[in-house]
Amino acid sequence: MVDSYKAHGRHLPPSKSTAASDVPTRILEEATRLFAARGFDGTSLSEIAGAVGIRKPSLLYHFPSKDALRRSVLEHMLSHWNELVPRLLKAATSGEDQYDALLRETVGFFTADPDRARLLVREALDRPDEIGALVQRHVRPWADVVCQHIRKGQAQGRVHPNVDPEAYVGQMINLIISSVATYKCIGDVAPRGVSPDEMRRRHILELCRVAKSSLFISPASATAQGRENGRENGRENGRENGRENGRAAR
Amino acid sequence: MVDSYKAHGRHLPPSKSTAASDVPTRILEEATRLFAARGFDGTSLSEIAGAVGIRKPSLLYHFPSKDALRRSVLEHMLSHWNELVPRLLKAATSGEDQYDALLRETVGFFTADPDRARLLVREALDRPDEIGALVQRHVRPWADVVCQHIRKGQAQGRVHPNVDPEAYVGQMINLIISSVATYKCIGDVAPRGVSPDEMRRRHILELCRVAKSSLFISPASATAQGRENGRENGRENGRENGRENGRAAR
DNA sequence: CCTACCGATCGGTAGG
DNA sequence: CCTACCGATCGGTAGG
Repeated sequence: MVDSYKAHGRHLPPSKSTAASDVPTRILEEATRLFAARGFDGTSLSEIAGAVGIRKPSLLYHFPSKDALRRSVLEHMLSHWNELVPRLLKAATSGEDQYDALLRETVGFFTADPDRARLLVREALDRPDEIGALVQRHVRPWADVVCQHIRKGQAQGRVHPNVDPEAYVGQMINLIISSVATYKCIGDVAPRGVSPDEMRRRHILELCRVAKSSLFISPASATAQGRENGRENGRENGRENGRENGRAAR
Repeated sequence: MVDSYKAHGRHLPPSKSTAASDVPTRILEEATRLFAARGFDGTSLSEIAGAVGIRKPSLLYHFPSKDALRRSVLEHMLSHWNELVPRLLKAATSGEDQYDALLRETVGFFTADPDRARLLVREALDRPDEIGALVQRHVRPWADVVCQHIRKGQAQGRVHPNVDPEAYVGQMINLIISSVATYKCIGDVAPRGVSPDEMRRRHILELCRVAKSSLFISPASATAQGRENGRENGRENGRENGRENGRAAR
């Protein structure tokens, strides 16, 4: 169905006109897209090769096996994630405004390319042990930092005393990733004529409100932050994660 | 690999000794389990047939195709869900205790059989349009009722005025389902020696706290509910969803 | 980076 | 409910 053994001359390969990029990178990008959309088992090497404009054996020259390609896709995404971590840690200092920046950075990473969220959720279901180890290595370090700030906030009376820091952080990460991964469906809970894009924006806003409102005692999060509608919150995908936010947190 | 064309005499079929149940029901159960664990594309009809103790063509006698089996699995789960809806609507009257019961009923439905959550998340990723339509039919009606109660609570000053009811309900449903579906991974965010079961219990407790704390203005949710540890919350799977809760909400 | 090809397994059917 | 079998497609290799 995909390995069409004809009509593939050097002219018009199905390239997406994504400018340059070498072949291995193109393979990684198309594999990410297809794994996220159809899953690992639901995607054939021929499909990926076809999307890149080469043939299956050529793909297997760059990546020794399908599973090796899968691991490379994960590593590729993690390298993007690691670029963000320093900024995350900088934003993780206590205070509600700083926490808002931390939330927006994290949400922005996944809304900038929802495939990241879809891929992570799929892998968490398909290979929980592997993703678990990955979470331990790449998420837990700065999650621990956030937990420390939460406990400090509790000692200072700014954070609800009954927050379970580890569980709270785990649930918020879970909420961010899965809401981006499945926003096509949760938007169907209640759109009485609201556009899908508008509903998605409202979901992101509500996510941030829930995260802060359930953390801070301060009534600030319950009044100032909520109904500021026409801001640059609904970040468009395609661009790399936002770096223009975090300043104008309110 | 699975269709072992030998050693399958009437004696010792790989039945799980699950007592009675007719063959179609057994097929549905094993298909649910395998689809949830490995995904639709990652599960072969031979595997399902083997788990039931029959052969692939026999399975295709009961279900005309693999896709028909998938749809039946979804319907089978929805029939269980529909049993719960009346109780849900009864619990959906306003008030924090009633809302706590609603949360526990919903959480209990998925923790009673986490495969339900895993299956839903997988289907939402694989066939978002189909699950979207399903959400519209089976979730939106009572979600609308909950939204009405939230607005009433806002009018009475018991609920945060900046809650976006539709978005809030969508995110809470999303949070419940995905946290049950991926609890094997989010538990790895921060277990410094805590057992996985204990961490799962804390995640469920924190989920309920976040849901209430971000909704109600009342400081009750910020003090009374949090640190009551040794209750019967960590419901074991295998049994049908809980009916012993909802009474002792605090 | 390609053509040609491999064994294995897939969903599904014939026929009883 | 079974055996036997179908064409299609899978991941991967040989060889250039």
